[in-house]
Amino acid sequence: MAAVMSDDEQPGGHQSGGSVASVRRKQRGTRRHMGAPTIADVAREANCSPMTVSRVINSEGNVRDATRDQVMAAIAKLNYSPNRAARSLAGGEQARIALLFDNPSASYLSEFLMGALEEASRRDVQLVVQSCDSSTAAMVLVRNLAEGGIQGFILPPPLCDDQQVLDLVAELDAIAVAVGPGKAQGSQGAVLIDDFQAAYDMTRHIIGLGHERIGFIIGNPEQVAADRRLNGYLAAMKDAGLDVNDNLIVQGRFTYRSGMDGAEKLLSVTPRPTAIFASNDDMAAATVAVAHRRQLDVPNDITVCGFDDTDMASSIWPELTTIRQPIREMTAWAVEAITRMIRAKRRGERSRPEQETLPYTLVRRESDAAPSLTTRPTQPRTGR
Amino acid sequence: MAAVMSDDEQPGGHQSGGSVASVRRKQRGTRRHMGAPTIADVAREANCSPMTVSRVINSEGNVRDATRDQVMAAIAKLNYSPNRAARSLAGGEQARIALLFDNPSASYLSEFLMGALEEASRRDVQLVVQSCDSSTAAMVLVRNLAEGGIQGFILPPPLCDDQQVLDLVAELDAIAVAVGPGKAQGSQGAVLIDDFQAAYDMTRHIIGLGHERIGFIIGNPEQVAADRRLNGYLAAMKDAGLDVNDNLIVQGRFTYRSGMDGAEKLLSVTPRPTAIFASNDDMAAATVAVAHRRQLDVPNDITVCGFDDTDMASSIWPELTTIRQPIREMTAWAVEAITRMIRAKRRGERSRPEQETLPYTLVRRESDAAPSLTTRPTQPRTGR
DNA sequence: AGGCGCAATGATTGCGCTATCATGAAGCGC
DNA sequence: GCGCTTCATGATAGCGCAATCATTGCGCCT
Repeated sequence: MAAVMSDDEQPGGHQSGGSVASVRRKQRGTRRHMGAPTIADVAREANCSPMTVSRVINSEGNVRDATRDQVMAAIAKLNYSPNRAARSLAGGEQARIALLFDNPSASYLSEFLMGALEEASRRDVQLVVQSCDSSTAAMVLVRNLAEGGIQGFILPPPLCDDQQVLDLVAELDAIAVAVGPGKAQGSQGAVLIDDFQAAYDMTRHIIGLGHERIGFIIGNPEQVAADRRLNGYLAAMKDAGLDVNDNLIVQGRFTYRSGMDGAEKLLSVTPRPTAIFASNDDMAAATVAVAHRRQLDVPNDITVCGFDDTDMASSIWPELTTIRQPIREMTAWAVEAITRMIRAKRRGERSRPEQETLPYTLVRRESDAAPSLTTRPTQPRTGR
Repeated sequence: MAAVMSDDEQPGGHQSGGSVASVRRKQRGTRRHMGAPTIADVAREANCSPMTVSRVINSEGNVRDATRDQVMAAIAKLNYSPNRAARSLAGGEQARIALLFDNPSASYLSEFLMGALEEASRRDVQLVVQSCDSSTAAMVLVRNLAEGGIQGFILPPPLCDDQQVLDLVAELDAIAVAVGPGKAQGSQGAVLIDDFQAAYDMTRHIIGLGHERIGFIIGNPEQVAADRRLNGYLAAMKDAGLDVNDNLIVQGRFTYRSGMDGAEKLLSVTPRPTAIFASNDDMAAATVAVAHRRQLDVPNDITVCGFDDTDMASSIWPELTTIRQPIREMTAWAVEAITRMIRAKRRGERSRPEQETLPYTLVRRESDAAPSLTTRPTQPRTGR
């Protein structure tokens, strides 16, 4: 280390003085403020060239994992963040991408935005956030934006399941990345979780608690993910050898209000289900509310589980057992991927779209429990 | 003219090839797009050095009128406009500010970020967004960031009410702007809404509906804003000539859970309050839940109002009547103010901190109504 | 073994602009 | 007229980063 330092100690060189941050740019001599850490500082810290750091930052390929990690560590240590001005100066142009949303669940949205905005600012891409309330509105918007120089679109559900929109984006020679689509289309980028498996796992979890009559509230039929969750539920029920009672499956639309309606229906069924699995947290929260209104304790009288782990899940009481989608990471990934694709495209490369499946986790909180004896099926459970 | 051209025609110089714009950068060889005209183009056209052009652009002194006119003409002719990125790069201008947050409410945050990021990109300042989960973590972060060259901090609640953090920022010779602090400290910038007046207005609104027994749930005592809201409530009650019953004021902590506890207490008071005003939306939502559990209809049996207009307010049912804080505008203002202050400081000016109060609005939704006859005070209301 | 091909990394250059200093040309008092 | 200060201008050197190309090292094929 010391050797390295003394090696480039000649004045007039490109280096700074010491290895400690506070000594940085000790006497840069000629010019200006000793300000933020630069890419060179990171490079020194990570023991590589600035160019390699740049590659890491821009998530280009051809960097060994070990190197990448070192660089990442250095970045974290120095609290480095790239200088926007220099970047757009050197790079030619700033990437501009739009984030369209048409999503009823506000809490989902906020997570979503967080991930995107944070990553966007980190990567110095310009993010245009636009809400649009219908598929046709989306069409107009996409066209306008693309003509206004937007090179890529990030599409959350349900937009990402809208073939029309997708086609239009492709036609306009822009790039689309879907976040959490029901199904990865071949033609565009996508980040998703395995909705089927997650719903399967959650259902197994509930079954494992001892429940047999498990209600399910389906999500918005326009979103393919809703189907997959339903299928996961069905498969788990089937695998456990449990009856799937059609009365215990009701349609919702991912909104709180629709969750209330669904829960009302489910809780009116006799015998009452001992657990309800809602396709998202908003509906689960609504279910808790309805249960409470009916003087049912959650989880002692009824187990309620959600999906998504939006912040509503942990801001109500009891806090929801739910599936945590790493929404933030997903959006961040989307931003990263889309900028990478835009850059690649600018360089004339023809990269086919990237896709990624991120891991979910089942977050166990306070809204689930074994069924109470009184509400238990008359016939004692036998299986597993 | 020709002489000038040939003068700097040696290779390795700084110049480009021809004098005509279309020939610009004829064979700069190595790099990139022939884009907009540069300062060098203007200089050539105006027959002077780039430096002089720069001076004209920045309206510095010491340029002869004749020269200035020539440059102006050249600028007009070429339709030149300076490149912002290059400018801030060279000028070392770029202000760097950090946005720390430690806020449980994701919806608040996304609004917050949106405002900040948008304004930051508009003003070409660099924003570093950092989450920190405790006051001590904040201390470390602030120190690191400041040493990393961050000149200013934007602090949302509750960080902005943390005197330790504030002191540290001051000590590190950085600038802090608080967004929505309870109270503007003399020593730093701040944007806020008039919490007192807003709570006052909301209380008046409820009173105007015909309520007299109005419960109040106080917020987190660590946030000064909580006090001011309480005071607004008290003042409005007093001005309306209504009794303030101590039983109808309970302590909360801005969390859903604390809202439930508060609501339980309030709804156990006899005679029961006909309205509850919670200091934020989370607690209001909890109040709605508790009311429902007690078979009380909102708003017909009881009015519930919140504060903040976070997205929980509109994602539960019934949607909450609440006070909307213009969070986005507030953050945008914060970014603007902080850059102004940083610039001033860089020039050695000692401007005292700026403060601004932005207007809030009372958003009326579905959780308020006139008190029903059965729960009305026995004695008919008389006053206004 | 020799050489080919490719992946990983480094060196160099320049994006467009301004800070800094150098230079030349006036002005000015004695 | 000589040194001196002013003003007007130019030359030079980066700002922090990424494009480009050069170099290194490594596996693999013949």
